Amino acid sequence: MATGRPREFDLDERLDRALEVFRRHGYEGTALSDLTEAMGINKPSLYAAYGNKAALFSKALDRYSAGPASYVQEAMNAPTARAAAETLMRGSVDLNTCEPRGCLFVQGALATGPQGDPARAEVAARRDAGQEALHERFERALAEGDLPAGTDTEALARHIWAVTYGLSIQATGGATADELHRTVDLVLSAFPRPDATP
Amino acid sequence: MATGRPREFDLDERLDRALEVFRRHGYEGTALSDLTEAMGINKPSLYAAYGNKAALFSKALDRYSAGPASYVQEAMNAPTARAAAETLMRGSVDLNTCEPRGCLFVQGALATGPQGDPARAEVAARRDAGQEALHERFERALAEGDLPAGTDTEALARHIWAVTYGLSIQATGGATADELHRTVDLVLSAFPRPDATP
DNA sequence: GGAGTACTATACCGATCGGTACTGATTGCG
DNA sequence: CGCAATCAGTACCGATCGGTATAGTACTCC
Repeated sequence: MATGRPREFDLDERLDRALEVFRRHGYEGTALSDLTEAMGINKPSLYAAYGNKAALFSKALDRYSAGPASYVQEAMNAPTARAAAETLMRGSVDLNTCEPRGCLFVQGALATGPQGDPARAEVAARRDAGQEALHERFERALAEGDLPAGTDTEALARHIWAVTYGLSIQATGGATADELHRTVDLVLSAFPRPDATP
Repeated sequence: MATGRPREFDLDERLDRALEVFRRHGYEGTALSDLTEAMGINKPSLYAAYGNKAALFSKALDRYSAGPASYVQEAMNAPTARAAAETLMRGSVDLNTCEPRGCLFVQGALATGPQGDPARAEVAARRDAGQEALHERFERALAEGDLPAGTDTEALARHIWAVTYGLSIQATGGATADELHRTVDLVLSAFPRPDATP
């Protein structure tokens, strides 16, 4: 089995460029020609290297999770429930108030036509996974006494994520990092505190 | 000036059908053929009656504001800041957990390609207007002693709207009304209470 | 009832969509 | 050096996009 001519570009580096385009215009708003232009490769190279548009989007989501959005995983490993919530929200603000603005998990494919369905399903599944991960993190905190007994951890996780999504939407609308951090301050000031006496 | 043959359909009733399609698939995800099929009219009739796709979307936004999303205005007229926040969030949950799910102001056109730019700008402007309206409502509440002195009303308005947006996104992902209302409970339990003593 | 108007419906417009053959150059391996 | 495989580039595919011209029909007014 001969090896043949090697690829002349770096897969991940070009994937980063695709990621930026997807973040700016969403899955449906991005044309193949936008991608090939930004990535500096031709369509056949794109198909050979990544599959098709949907597969490229999926790979971009992976890269996004591991790179710009790695604060999500970081949050799950934070020492306290409060720190997890703060890491998540601050990370979202910092990420989404720089160009390209907006969270790929939210605006990548929120409502689509039929041909955007796979992309939409995929981002929805990833949002669900994030919700579940935070829920479990809060459940652990509850068991550790890091959250007051009786806390509705599912509703709390949903709240934190709802704020995180909402902040990213506001960021795309032009809100500044300072404005959004003040909102995070407000949310954190109301975050349930562990029971004083065990 | 002769009147000519009258229109055979009701403008607003067909606009409601267009609104439903836009809510399901967003501006870019909706094709003209989807619209004409759902509305039961032909393309030339659509153009004569509403202008073009962007104008139809704009009219659908108006109708959405005045109809399904009228709870937003209702919230601004609520007697207290807390009631305003509750009306907004509960209204969002109730609206977005029924088919078609999702808020048109959010998922109608969040990230788009070039030809979706006008629609995107329009929903962004309407979100901004909502933010400003709630901010002013909270400012009034502050002046009336309905919110504690020193409250960051802008951050509070941003928080409530962020939650509202986030809830609509979670609703499109399949969250139930009950789950989301529990989240609203949580947010309301942390809502600032008026100073006990004036 | 005739004139004029605005309707409906079909067919069509150029442009662009996602995706693919085809071509010729370039590389690694035997 | 020759073989085989993959590369980059162009041209092209059918389908669909938003939008419109054309044609035929149903209505109101005088």
